[in-house]
Amino acid sequence: MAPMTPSRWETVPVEGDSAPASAPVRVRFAPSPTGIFHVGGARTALFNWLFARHHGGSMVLRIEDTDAERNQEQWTVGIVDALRWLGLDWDDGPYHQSERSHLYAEAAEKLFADGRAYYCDCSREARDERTRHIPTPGYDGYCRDRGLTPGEGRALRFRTPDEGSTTVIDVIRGAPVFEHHTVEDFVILRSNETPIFILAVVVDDMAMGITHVIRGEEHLPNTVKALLLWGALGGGDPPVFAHVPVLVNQAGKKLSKRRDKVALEQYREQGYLPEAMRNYLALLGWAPPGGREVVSLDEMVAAFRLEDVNSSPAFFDERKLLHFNAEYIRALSATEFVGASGTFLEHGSWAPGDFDFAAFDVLAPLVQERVRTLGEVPAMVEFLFLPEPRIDEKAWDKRVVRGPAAKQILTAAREEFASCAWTAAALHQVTAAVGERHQLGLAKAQFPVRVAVTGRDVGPPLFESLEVLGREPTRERLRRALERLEA
RNA sequence: GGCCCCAUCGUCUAGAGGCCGAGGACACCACCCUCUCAAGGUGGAGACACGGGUUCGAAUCCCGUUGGGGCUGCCA
Repeated sequence: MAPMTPSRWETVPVEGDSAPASAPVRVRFAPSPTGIFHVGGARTALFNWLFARHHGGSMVLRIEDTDAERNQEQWTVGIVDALRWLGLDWDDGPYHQSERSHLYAEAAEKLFADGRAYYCDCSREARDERTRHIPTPGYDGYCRDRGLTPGEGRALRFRTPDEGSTTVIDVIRGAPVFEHHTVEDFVILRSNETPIFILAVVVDDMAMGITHVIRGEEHLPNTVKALLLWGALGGGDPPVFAHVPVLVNQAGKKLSKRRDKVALEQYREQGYLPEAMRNYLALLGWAPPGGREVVSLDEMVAAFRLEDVNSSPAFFDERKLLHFNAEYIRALSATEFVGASGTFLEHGSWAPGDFDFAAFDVLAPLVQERVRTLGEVPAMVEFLFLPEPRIDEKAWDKRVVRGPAAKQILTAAREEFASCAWTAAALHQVTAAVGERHQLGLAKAQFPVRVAVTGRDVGPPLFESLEVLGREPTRERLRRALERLEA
């Protein structure tokens, strides 16, 4: 079958052995709780969600925890938390495959009874030994006709056809064909009687009426096995597949929990906004029409089409994410920004009781347009709440020790600041005047004051900062800076 | 090794045979604005992997090559 064209997809019932297009869309997000929830999983969840919402369909959340040894409850909690954080809800579930064992056992029994599966007691070593010199590796079918019955140390294998081929109908990839002779007799039940995920997935997708399977590209080779099982179990029309491209690191390798920074939780803790993450994730393999990249959830839902998803791997670029985050932070209302900063302010370097909400409130809008993550907020305002500013030695050396007329400016500013009006405008004017006396523009003249008072040479606008800090604290810091200069 | 997938600026992408001497975004560079830093504005550099076909015409279709990736578990 030829790849589906968009027009056919939109208007004509899907033909052949695929689910009828008239059936309401029903997708599932089926993560495995074997570790931290990462950006790749989040992107898959997003695409499922967008597709379901676009078509007014439903999404099932299914936890694929058939491997008891690798699954932990904490990871499931992490998945659910992360989805909620991203604002992705589901209509059904979460189901746990670990609680549905009887369904898989039933299916396995049927396959065995029908002669479609057989028990095998080959060890990995024995099988490797036999197949070492065979060009096409995989299980060699040694136990196919040994007539083994269930028992200790015996796994159940599905007997794959020797002839023919299976075509996977994939909205993103067209119609890859897999020759059956290249598909080994794969295990569907472990010797401890628990199912392998391929069996569980097929049984569940069937039982849950899944119409579209949207998952990572790494599952494409498994799909032929799933389709074979689907047929053997008499499942009728299989779902339509969409294998989304993998997310890769700088080296072009699939994102790995071990070597790459992929934990959603980590981004959250650094002060990334869920809206920014969601928007950025949507752009990995998909692009909204019209060339606009910063788009609302509603716009994404309206525009999302599975067949527009790219087929090539996408690099997860943290720098672009950072840019999106900054945009989303700036788009917050002042109140929202203050609220969102809350938890990050709790981890400031100041003493717990020294935080002044009113002071932060005044400076917040100026900080808002200067940070790229909420995690950067505390460092921008800590000078307000610390008894003494934390001095950045590099800035001190460059702008005070070696800065032009620094000592004179600090001295004069301290004097002028004693009596001038304590408003940003007045401080601005006074500082400019002091600079002029030394043939310095305000850009240069403000540096010694900025470093003396805030400890750094970058930060929110200086005069607003001084106004909030107050006259005496400011003058005291200027005095200490002069002292420090002498020392 | 085998099977499968993929291939447009450094990165994410637009691109459905003529609208493409390839557009946007991030990053980068320069200038402007500016109390620092950001933001914003203007400009710049930067890509159709290669080779064959098909066609009046190919980034777009076909084949091959090369390169990259995924899978190849009694993991998912």
